[in-house]
Formats: sequence, structure tokens, C-alpha cells
Amino acid sequence: MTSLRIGELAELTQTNNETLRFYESKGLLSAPRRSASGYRMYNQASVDQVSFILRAKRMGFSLKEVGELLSLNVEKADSTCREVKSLAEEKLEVIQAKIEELYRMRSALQQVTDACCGADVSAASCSILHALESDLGVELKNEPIP
Amino acid sequence: MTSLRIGELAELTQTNNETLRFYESKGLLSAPRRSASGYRMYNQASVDQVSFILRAKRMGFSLKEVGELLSLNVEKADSTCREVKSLAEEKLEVIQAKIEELYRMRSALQQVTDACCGADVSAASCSILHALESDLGVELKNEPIP
DNA sequence: CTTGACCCTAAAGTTTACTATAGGCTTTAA
DNA sequence: TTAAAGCCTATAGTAAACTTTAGGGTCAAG
Repeated sequence: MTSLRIGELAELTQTNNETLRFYESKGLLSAPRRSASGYRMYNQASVDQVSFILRAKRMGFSLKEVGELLSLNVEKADSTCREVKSLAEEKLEVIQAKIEELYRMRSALQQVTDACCGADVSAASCSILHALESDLGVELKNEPIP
Repeated sequence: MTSLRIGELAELTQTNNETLRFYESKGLLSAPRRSASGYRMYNQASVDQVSFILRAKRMGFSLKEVGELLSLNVEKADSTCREVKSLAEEKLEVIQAKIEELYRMRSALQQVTDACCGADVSAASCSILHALESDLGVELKNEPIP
């Protein structure tokens, strides 16, 4: 049972038929073989490819960027290892930068929730809000601007 | 010189006038005071607020989510510490999940670029491409979070 | 006092990433 | 054999997040 119809692939990957056809139309998902009656017949590689697309998307890569990641594959005949590696490393740097920025956000937010009483009282003097003022650089005072 | 016109704020924050007015219209950026002639006059707090919006956006938060983060601020008079803390913790979980998924992507990509020769030869048999073709998806799924 | 760089609003247009609709074949189970 | 469920293409519609356009005021320099 190496063959999946579109609905089965959609369920496996938690998307839907329309999105899969859309990805195919955008060149992100390679066109699978067709059954005699024209049905798309997918395989394990398709599952992996869709998983990759969805994961990259959750990471904040646009479909265009996902396409670039995938193009490492498609254009291999015309590319050198050096070019491929350099593109991969470029994406690695983007990922690294995202991680670091998320770290900064996390530790600021964490510090702040740790300090919050969390009680069922007015937040007017909540430590989270005080901390956001200073640590996160968010304007918090509801004063009219001078 | 605590006052900035829209163009100056745009340059400082690396956006543009239209985007700033758009954020204001969406309630993300508080409406600043106006000059006698109707010009928007911003201050340092505006700079911080725009920076926060852009940072959160780079992290993959939608403008709606950014609005929720900012609402920790605006509605403090109406909220309890419990509510504020719970919203902050919810956002922390989202951030944590993003970090973990980025980790998985990074180590898969890293592993693969490490194995690539990077030489100036055809990529037809490049280890990166082989990895993408066959088992990158599986590796990513099964990898423990560092 | 006019010219050019800025600013204003309102509204329409664009891009990205889907999502839905219409109309029509295919497969499977009763 | 027929009815539901699933698939097909093509095209239109939607939501988010801007971006552009149109038509007009403002202000400092020359």
C-alpha cells in the first residue's frame, strides 16, 4: 500500500485536498503519478514533502522561501555542491536568528510571569504590566502624550 | 526633541508612513497627539511600541496576536492579574513551541550541511539533496529536542 | 510667494495563502 | 444499478497585511 489518494494524504498530513492541489500548482509539491482515471496517486515521499512544507511554514517561512529550500533539490543538475551548501547555510542563519529572537522574547516573558502573583485581583499594578514597561519596551502608561 | 513626525518615526523603525497609519487604524499603535495642522506627533514611547510590533511580527505572530499581547497593557484597569498572567503564559507556550520546532529544523539542516562536501562540483549526488529526497522528513519528526 | 518635500483622508488595488463553488467523472457498497 | 463519497478542472471568493492612488492641505527655503 505505497499509494495514497489525495484525501488520504490530506488526512495524514493534517491538511486538505484543496491545499495539496494548491501546493502542486505552485510547484511546491511535485505532481504525483495519476491513476488510469486521473486520480493523483501519492507515495511516502509525498508525505515527507508535505510534512516539510508545513513544518517550514510553521517556522515562518513563506511559500516562496519554502520553494527555495525545495529548489535545492530540483535544480541539482545545474548546481554545484558549493551553491547548494551555501543556500542551505543561508537558511540555517535565518533559522538561528529566529531562535535567538524567540529566546529573548521568551526570557522576558518568563521572567515576568514568574513574578506575577496571578491572583484574582485588579491588574492595575500587575507585575507583568510593570515589567513589560521596562523589559520589553512597550509603552504601557495610559497617560495622554505630552 | 521629543517629537517625531510620521516620516521620522518610519525611518527610525524601518517601516513607512502608510504602514504606521495602517497600524494605528488597526488599534495596534496608539493614536498620537496632533499638531495644530493635524500632523501626527510621536514620541519615544511610539518608537518602542512600533519596535515591539515589528519584533513580534518577525516572530511569526499575526497582527491579531500582537494586538492581544498589547492588550495586556491597554485593558489593565479591567483585568485581573490572573487573566493577564494566563494570557502571557499562553503566549509563552506558543513561543516555546516555535523554538522547539526551529530546533528540529536546525539540527536536521545542520547535520546535512555538515555532511556536504561543499566543493565546486555538480550537486547531482550532493548529500544535502539526498537527505532532502529520502529521510529529512522522518529525521525531523523523530529527532529529540536538544 | 511659490516650489518641493511632507503631511492628511478615503478608497481602491495587490500579494499571499488559501477556501469555496460549479459542473462533471469515478469508485464502492447496497 | 444507483447513490454516496471521492476525485477532477477551472474559476471565483476571502482574509490578512499591506501598498497605491487621488485629491488636497502645510511648511521651510529661496
